[in-house]
Amino acid sequence: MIMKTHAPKGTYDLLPENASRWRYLENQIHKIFREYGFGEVRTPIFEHTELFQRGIGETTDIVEKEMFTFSDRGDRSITLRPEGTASVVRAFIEHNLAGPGAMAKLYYLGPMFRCEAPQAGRFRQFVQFGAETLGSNDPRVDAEIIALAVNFYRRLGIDDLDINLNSIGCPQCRPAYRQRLLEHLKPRAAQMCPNCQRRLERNPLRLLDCKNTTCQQLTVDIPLITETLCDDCGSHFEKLRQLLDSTGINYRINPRLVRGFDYYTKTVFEILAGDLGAQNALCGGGRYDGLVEMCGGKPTPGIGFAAGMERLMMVLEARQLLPEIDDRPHLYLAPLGEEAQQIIFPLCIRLRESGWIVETDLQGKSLKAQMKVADKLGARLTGVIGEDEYRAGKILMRNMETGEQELIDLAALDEYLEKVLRRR
RNA sequence: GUGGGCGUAGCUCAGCUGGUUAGAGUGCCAGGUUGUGGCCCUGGAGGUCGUGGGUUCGAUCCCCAUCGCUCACCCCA
Repeated sequence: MIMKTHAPKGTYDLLPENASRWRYLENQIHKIFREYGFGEVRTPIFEHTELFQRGIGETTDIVEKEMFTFSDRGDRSITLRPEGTASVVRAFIEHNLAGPGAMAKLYYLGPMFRCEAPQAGRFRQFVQFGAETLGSNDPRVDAEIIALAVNFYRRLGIDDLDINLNSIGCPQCRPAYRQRLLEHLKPRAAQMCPNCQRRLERNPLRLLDCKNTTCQQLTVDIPLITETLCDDCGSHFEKLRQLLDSTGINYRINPRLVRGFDYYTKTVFEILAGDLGAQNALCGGGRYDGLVEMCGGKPTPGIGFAAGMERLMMVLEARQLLPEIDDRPHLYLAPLGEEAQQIIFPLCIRLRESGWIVETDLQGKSLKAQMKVADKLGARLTGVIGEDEYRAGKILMRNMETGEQELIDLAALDEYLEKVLRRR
């Protein structure tokens, strides 16, 4: 039996260099959610399978074939979460956050799991962040969520966002639209791609965003959902558009935008970035006024979005929008010999405790080799203690940039560091 | 699930129509001053050529299978 020495398909290791970039992004995420008044929730990474079956929809691709599902020892069916909304809604119901007139603004950030074929920007374990606003059907809530997402990407320097907006109606008006759509499309079924033929009965709305060119041509003259919304949905959509206009967000109405989960009502949106390749959606979301009730809570309107971290990272990398993160040591301490090591080890620990980034040799390397390491690490200063310095109670400080050296009293080291360095 | 591309050193890749001990760059280690980095020079370590089979006097190279990675379809963040 040979150990497998590679991470499972569709997973990856984040190594120190990249992990610090992730930390930067995570900080930006926490920051904007705080500013917009969202509180963080951390739900379990696995849930009862039933939650996703009911929440996301039995007939969605995710539930049908992409979930990591297994039985625990008590023979309960457990599933690694494939998305975040269902868990947040579950927690919202479980902790009774839906008091009369109460609203909850929640966000999450963490790994999700879907067992699909990995490719660029798509993994089996991937990180999503997202937000959910529960308890208000006011279009201002929709606009707030969209503005938050848009401004987040803008802040990071992505300024050519393609913001797609649509309304897919509600249980009042969608069935009628669905019917009209069927009437138009059924006679043309023979010309459709096999996929769309299958979808025709089950979810005809999905035909609208088929990428097959002949399918697209078949639907050029179909009635648009935005023209058949009921009064409630229509005015909701109209108000949302006014609100977005008032905040200077330049979206575009895309009547073909439909989404993969069953729970959406009214508003749906997607934010795309051009240079992402096939997986070009940075985030997507929408309103789900029936979901809380479907999951066993009191009827509560809600809206949210989910965003992919890996994809965002790809865009930021490609456009060089990630800041240089300076983790270089302020000081490298180079001991020569046993006695110097005994001085330097506690010194190193003490200086770190006062806020300096300090590195030292732990292998007993030669001075030459230690200088090399200090250089490679990018240390600003290197402090050498050999036999001479040890006897004299001194330390030889070398400026790695200029090469200048000066011998100072060990007792005056703190003062010296304060003078020539600045903490990061 | 379907289709394309690719598996040679830690990393990025050469390896001409199959021919001796498989190479380069980079990284790593050591040396070129007795206690001093970057540039330069020298040396060294490191490879079951993804795996298994086949063809052949002989396979990293050709054929088959298999595994892995990757891109795309589908779907999605």
